[in-house]
This record gives sequence, structure tokens and C-alpha cells, in this order.
Amino acid sequence: MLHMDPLDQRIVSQLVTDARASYAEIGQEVGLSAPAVKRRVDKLLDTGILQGFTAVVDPEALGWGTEAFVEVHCHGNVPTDRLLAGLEPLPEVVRAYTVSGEADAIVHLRAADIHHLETALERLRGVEFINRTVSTVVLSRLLDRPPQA
Amino acid sequence: MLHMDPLDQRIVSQLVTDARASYAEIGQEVGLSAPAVKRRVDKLLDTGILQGFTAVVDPEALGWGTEAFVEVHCHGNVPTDRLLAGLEPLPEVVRAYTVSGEADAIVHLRAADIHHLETALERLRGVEFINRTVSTVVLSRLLDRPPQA
DNA sequence: ATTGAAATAATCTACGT
DNA sequence: ACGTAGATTATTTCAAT
Repeated sequence: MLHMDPLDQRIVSQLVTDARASYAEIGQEVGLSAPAVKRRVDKLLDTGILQGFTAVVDPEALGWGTEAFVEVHCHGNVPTDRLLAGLEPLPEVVRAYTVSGEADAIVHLRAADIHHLETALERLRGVEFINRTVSTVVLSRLLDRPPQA
Repeated sequence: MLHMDPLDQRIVSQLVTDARASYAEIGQEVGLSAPAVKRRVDKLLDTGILQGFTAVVDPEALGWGTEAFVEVHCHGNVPTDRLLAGLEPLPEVVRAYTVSGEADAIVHLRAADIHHLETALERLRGVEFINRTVSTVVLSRLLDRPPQA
């Protein structure tokens, strides 16, 4: 179903490095004409291998400078779709994962400041099926690597 | 030094949604000409508010389908630059944060499979100043939100 | 599945307001 | 700081291999 040949991989790699690179530029790097690159990119978008193109924004500049990771422990067994439905409405939830181990999920929160983070945590704890949360506040971002350069 | 007016915010928002949108398209959305949009984008890149443009790739397709979060506990006090120097050489480290609480850092690992994850963990534990690690393997990705849509 | 060429569209570099 | 105009470059479509 989804397979990338080496050329696709190099195209994807270029786009990860600079999503606004022209098809001609990419083509020059990988040894293809611009239309050939576009067709491959279109197909990669079609198959879902490429999910889209986005700008990388300094969270500080957006006024979302405070982050935390929260272990979520639920009452009994909660199916993932209910988990998702419970977390989705909270705008401070950047990412969420179901995990092995004691916790049921890990939630990545992003807020404007500590106070905002606190209210976000309160709302998170207010989600009906959530029993207990364990928060870890981020002090600094050490590393933030592009998916594949 | 870094401030965004409402027009900048709308431009950034457009670019987060689609980093390959043309300046003319963005301009139409926000009520500016294409050159005006480009000038603002250039300035946003210059000030570091916009850090770049990247493609969003399905990690499965890259053969990096297994993820884990690892609490890192160090021997005594390790300065952040030494932490960074220790983690940076490991390609499986996608992101790393220094954090409040018991752990010294949280490391986000991405590997091809469980076996690869295991070897990555072993190498992580091999970093000299690392005392103990607590791993949590990701079972599924519930939510992965764009920074600001 | 690729190239090459022609039509269309986007970008860049003025310059003027 | 924005817009318009003109030159340049990129993208797209299509024909052909």
C-alpha cells in the first residue's frame, strides 16, 4: 500500500528541511524534472505519507511559552475514542498518546503561562473518566529535531 | 524585538495550515498584496518568530513507527549544555526537555520497532551522566495538533 | 513513468504613494 | 508600510517517448 522508493525519500527529506522549496530546486537535488517531482509529491500527499506542509513557529511568539507533560490515569478501562473525545475539546492539548505502563495516556499541554497551565490542568482533571493526573512542567526545550533531515 | 500584529498572526496561521500557500493566496485571505505578505514573512523569519517550513510526514512511512517517552535521572547536577551534548548524538532522540519534578529530563524517542527502541534505550542509558531511566512506550497517537490553526 | 515545451501563475525588484 | 508594474522564475498542462 504505502511504499517510498529512494527518490521519494530524498524528496520528502528536502521538503522536511524546507517545505517551500520549489519543485525545480528539489528536482535539481534529486535529479528529476520539476513536473516529475510534483507528480511524486501529489502521490505522496494522496497516499498519506506526506500529511501536509506547515510553518514552524516559536511558541513564545504565539504566547504559548509554558509546556507540561501529564500522565493521565483513568477510572477503569476507557476506550481510545472516548479518551480522544474527552481531550479533543481542550485547546491546550497539543499531543496525546495512549501508553504502556501505569498511566493510560500522556498528554502534552501548551499554555501561555503557569497560571494558564494551571487552569488547563484543572479542566483536564475535570474530564469525567480521568481519575488522577501527574504533571511534569517543562523548564527548557533541549532538543527539537525535524522528523527526518 | 518580537511582536506580531494581528495581520502577522493571520499570515502565520495561514502558513501553519499550509506552508506552501502562495503569497497571493495568503494576501487574499488577510487583505494584503503578495509583495506585502512576502515582506512580512521575510521579517518574521528574520526575527525568528517563524523558524521555517516543514513537511508533516507519517512516521510509519519513514519506518519510525515506535515511540517512547523516557524520564532521565542524572547523577547529581548536570548542566543543560552537557545534557544536550549527551543526547544530541543519538538519532532516535526526537525531542528533549528539562523538567521540574523528580526527573531531570524527558526524552522523546522514535525508533523503527521495539527492538530498535531497545537498543536506543541501551545507548541512552550508556550516556555517562545518566543514572536511571523510566520508559513509557507509546501504544497509539491520539492527537497531534498543529501549533496554531 | 519520464521529458520538453508552451501557457499560466507566482515571485521578485524596482519605484511611487 | 503598502500597492502597482514589469521582469524573472516557477508551476502546470499536454504531447510524446
